[in-house]
Amino acid sequence: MKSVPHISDAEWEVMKVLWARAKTPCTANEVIEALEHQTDWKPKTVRTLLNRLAQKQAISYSQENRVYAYFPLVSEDECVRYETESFLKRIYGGAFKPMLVNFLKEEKLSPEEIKELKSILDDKTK
Amino acid sequence: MKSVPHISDAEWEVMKVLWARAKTPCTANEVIEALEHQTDWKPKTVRTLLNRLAQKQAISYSQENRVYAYFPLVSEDECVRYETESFLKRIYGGAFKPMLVNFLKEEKLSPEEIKELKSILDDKTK
DNA sequence: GCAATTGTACTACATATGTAATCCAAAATA
DNA sequence: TATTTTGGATTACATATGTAGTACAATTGC
Repeated sequence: MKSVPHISDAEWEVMKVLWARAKTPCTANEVIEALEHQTDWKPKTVRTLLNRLAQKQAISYSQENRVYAYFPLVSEDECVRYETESFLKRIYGGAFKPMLVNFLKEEKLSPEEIKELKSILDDKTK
Repeated sequence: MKSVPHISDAEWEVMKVLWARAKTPCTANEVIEALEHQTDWKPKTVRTLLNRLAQKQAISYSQENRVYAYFPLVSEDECVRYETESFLKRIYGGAFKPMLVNFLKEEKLSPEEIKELKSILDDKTK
C-alpha cells in the first residue's frame, strides 16, 4: 500500500503531462515542450521538477539510449483523492457536505450541469 | 480590493480560532489555549504563527494594557473562496463540475444529505 | 525594592519550493 | 579528430513553512 507523496504546485503541472500520456513515457524534452505553452519555465526548471518527483518516488524513468523516459508511479486518481482530502480537512474540517453546499451556492452552473448532478444524486438513492 | 494572503496549513489553524471569535479579539494566550487541544504546538510556535499572520496582514492586533489582542483582517469566507479556487485550479484545472462529479461518485452521503443537495440544486433551476 | 514571571521581539534552523545555473561526459557535427 | 551541442548530475539561492529557543523589558509577588 504505497502512500502518495506530497506533490507541490509546480510539480503537479509536470505530473499532469505525464499522466496525460501514461502509456508512453515521456523524455524530459517532451515534458519541457509540453509545458512551454502553459508556463514560462526554463528547461532546467522542468528538469529539476522531474528530479524532485523522481526522488519522492512519484515518478520513475527507464533509460532509452542514454535519454530518460519518465512515467508516473502514482495514479492521478490517487493523487487527486489525497489532495482533495487534505484540502477538505484543512479548509472545511474534513466535512464533505458543507463544502458541497458552499460550492453549489456559489457556483454558476448551467441547467445541463445541474441536471447531470441531479441524476448522479438520483443514482445514489437507489 | 484587498487580496487575501496565502495562509499556510499551520497558520490556518490559528485563523480558525480567530474567526471563531471575530467579535472579541483574542490574546495570544487564548489562542494558544484554544489550540492545545487540537495540536501539540509549543506556545512559542503559536506566537510565531501569529506574528507571521500579522506580517502578511491576515490579522492585526490592538494593544490592551501591554497584551496584544489579535483579530482577523480577512474574512473566513474570502479565504475559503481563495483557497478553494487555488485548489480547483491546481487539481481540476479550474473546472468545478468535474470535481463535483468525482466527489459525488466517491462519497457516501446519507439520504438526508442527498435530499438537501437536491433541493439546493432545485433552487438553482428557478 | 528585588526576584520571579510573563508577554513580546528577535533569532534559529531544517526542509520544501520556485526557479534556475554550472559542470561534465557522451553524441553529433564539422 | 577537434569542437560544439546536449542531456543528466550537481549546485545555488531566496522565500516559505514547521517548529521552536533566547533575550529583554515590564509586571507581579515577596
